[in-house]
Amino acid sequence: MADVARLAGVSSQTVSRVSTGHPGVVEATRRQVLDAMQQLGYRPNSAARALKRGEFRTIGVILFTLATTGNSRTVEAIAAHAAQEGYAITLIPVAVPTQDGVLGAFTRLGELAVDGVIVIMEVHLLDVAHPTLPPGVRVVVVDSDAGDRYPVVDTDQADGARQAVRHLLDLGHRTVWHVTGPAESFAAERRALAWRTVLTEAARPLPPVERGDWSALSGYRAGLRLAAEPDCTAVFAANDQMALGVLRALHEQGRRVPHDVSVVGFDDLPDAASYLPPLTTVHQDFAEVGRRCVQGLLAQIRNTRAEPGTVLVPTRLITRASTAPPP
Amino acid sequence: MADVARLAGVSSQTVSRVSTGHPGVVEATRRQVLDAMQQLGYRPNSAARALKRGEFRTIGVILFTLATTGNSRTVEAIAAHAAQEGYAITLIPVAVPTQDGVLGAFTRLGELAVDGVIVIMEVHLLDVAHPTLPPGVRVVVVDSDAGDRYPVVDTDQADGARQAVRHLLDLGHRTVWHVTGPAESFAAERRALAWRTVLTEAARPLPPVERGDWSALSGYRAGLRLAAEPDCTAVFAANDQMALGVLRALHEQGRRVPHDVSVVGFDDLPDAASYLPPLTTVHQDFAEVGRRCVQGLLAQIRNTRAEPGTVLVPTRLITRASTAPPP
DNA sequence: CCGGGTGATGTTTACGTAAACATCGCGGTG
DNA sequence: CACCGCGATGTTTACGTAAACATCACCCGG
Repeated sequence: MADVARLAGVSSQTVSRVSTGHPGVVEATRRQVLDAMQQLGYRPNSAARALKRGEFRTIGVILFTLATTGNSRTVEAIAAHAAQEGYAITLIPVAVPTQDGVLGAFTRLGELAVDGVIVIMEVHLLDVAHPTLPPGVRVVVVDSDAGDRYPVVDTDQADGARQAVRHLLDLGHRTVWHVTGPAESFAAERRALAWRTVLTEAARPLPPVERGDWSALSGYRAGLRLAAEPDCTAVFAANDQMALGVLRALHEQGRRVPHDVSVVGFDDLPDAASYLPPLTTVHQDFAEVGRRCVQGLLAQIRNTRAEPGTVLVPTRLITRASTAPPP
Repeated sequence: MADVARLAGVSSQTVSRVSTGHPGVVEATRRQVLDAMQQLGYRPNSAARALKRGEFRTIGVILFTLATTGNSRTVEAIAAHAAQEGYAITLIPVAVPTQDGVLGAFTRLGELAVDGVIVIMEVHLLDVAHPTLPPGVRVVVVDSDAGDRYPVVDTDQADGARQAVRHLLDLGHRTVWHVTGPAESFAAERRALAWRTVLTEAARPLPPVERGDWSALSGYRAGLRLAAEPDCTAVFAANDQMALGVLRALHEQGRRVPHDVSVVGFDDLPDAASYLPPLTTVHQDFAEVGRRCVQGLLAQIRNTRAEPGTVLVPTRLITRASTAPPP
C-alpha cells in the first residue's frame, strides 16, 4: 500500500479510501491511485483488513456431509447469496456425526475466521456442542427443532408429509404405509409424525413403520417387506432415494406401480421425474432455505441481535405417474 | 492475549508460545497459561495470526455448481483432507459459467483470504481467467486438460470409457451407441473420444452420437431416439443420470433392458444400484480425487514450486444387471 | 569456585490496514 | 478584507500476534 501511495504521490490513507470506495476522494486523485494499483499489482491484504475491521466477512457452514442432495443444494444457495452480500463461505465438515466430532468442529470454530455460522445438523448433537459455542458467534440452524433457542430455518416438513398422505387417501386408498428415515433424524421424525397424524385424524388403520437410512438400498429392503403385505396399496417414503428402492423392490416382486401400489417420495430430486414410473413427490425449495439462512445470519451480524424462532419454507406436492387409485 | 498474560503472570510472548504449541515452555507455566486462557475464554484471533504469518491456512475452491454428484463429493473430500492438514476451505461459487462469471471469481480471489485454489472447471474458461490470476496464488485444476500449464488431478476418464465399451463388445454386441454430455465439457469429450477409439480399433461401425446435458431428462430424450433404432442393442451413456433417462425411454418404448438393449453408465452414483434394472457403470473415486488435490496444493504451498502434469485416478467397471449379450 | 553454556522467559518490533484526528486551501459571507 | 466552514488530503495510532533478539538463572566441567 505504501508503494502505491508513493507512486501515486498521495498518502497511504488515500489509497485506503480508494480501495474501500470511501467518498471524499476527488476523481483525478482516484484515477491516479487506481493506475498505481494496477501498475504495481496491488491487492488488499484481507488479513490486515479483518484485523483492523474486527470482522471477516465470512460465514462458516457446519455440516456432516455434502453427499445428500438437500445439503449440497442448500450449501450452494448459501454460497451464492453470501457472495452476493460480499461474504465468503467456509466449509466446516464434521468428520463423524458423534458428540466428539461435533465438539471438535465447534472448538476449531473459535480459531476460525468467521463472523457467524450456519449449522446444518440434528439438534440433539447441537445441544452437546452448545457449551463450547464461542460467545459472540452468531448462529442459524437448519433442520432442527431448536426454534426456542436459535433462529431456525426449515422446510415445512410436516405440511409436505400431510400433502403426500392426503393425496393418497384422496385417491381412495384405505391407508398409507410409511418408510421413514434414521431414528436420529429430526426431519424423518416430523415426516413420520405428520403421516401418523393424518391417518389418525382420518380414522384409518396405522400400519407398522418401516425404517430406512435414507439410502436407496434401505428403501429396497423396506420395499421387499412391503411387497409381502397383500393389503399394502400405498406407500409414502420419507425421501426420493428410498422411494427409488421401493419402486425396484415392488417391480421385482411383480407389484405394478401405480396399478397395484402407489408410491410417493419426498425431496423432488431432479432425477425423480425419470424414475420408473416418474415419481410423485414433495418438492423442497432448498434454494429458498439457503437464502433465508444467509438473510437471517446477516441480520444478526448487523443488528447484534438474535431472535429465536423458526422460519418455515413451504413445500408442494408434485404429482407424477407413481400414484393412482387402488386396484 | 495481554489479559491472559497478566492473569497467568507471564509475558504475552509466552502465551503465544503456549497457544501455538511451541516448545520451550516449562510444564508448570504452560498449565498456568492454559488455566488463564480457559478462565478468560481466550481465543486466538485468526486475522492477526494470518497477518503475522503471511498465510491464511485456507484453500479456496472455485466451481460452478455443487449440484452434480461429482463436484459435491469431490468438494467434500477436499474439505475433509484439508481439515486434517489444518486448512479450512472457502467456497468460491461462479454464478454463471461464462467468461464474465469466471473473471469475476478470479478478481475477487485477489481479495480473498486463501493460500491456494482448487479449480473445478473446464479449461477453456480457465484460459480466459488466467491473465487475472493473482501472482503467487497456487492452483490445482480438476477435470481439465491443462496438464501442460497447471498441476491437474483427474479421474482416468478415457480408461473408464474404454472399459465400458469393451465390456459391451465382449458381450457380443456388434457396436455401441453413445450418449455424450454437453459440448463444452472436457470430461464428456474424453469419454466420447475413448468410445470412438475403441470402436475404430475394433473395426466396428460408428453410430451417430446422441448429445445430452448430463440430466436424466436429456438422457430420456436421447433414449427415445435410440429406441427408434432397431439395431441399437448397446448404449454407453456418459453419466448415470442420463443412463437413468435412457432406461426410462427404453422401458416406455417396450425395449427390455438388458434383454433387448444393454446400458452402461458412468459415475456409479449410490442410487445406480437401485435403478431398474441395477445399472452397470464406471466407478469414479471422487474421494481420491479430492485427496490428491489437497496433497498437490499443499506440496506447492510448502515448496513454493508448481510442477505441471496430470495425476490420473483410476476407474473401474461395476457390472450389474443392465448389460447382457445381444438378443 | 568460576566461566561458559543452555534452556526458560521477557522485550521489541513489524505485519497491512483504516479509524480518528489534524491540516491545508479555497470560496463565500458579514 | 478577514474569518468561517467545509471538503480534500495527510499523520498518527492501534488492531492481535509471533519472529527476532535480549535477558536471566542455573548447571556443569575444569
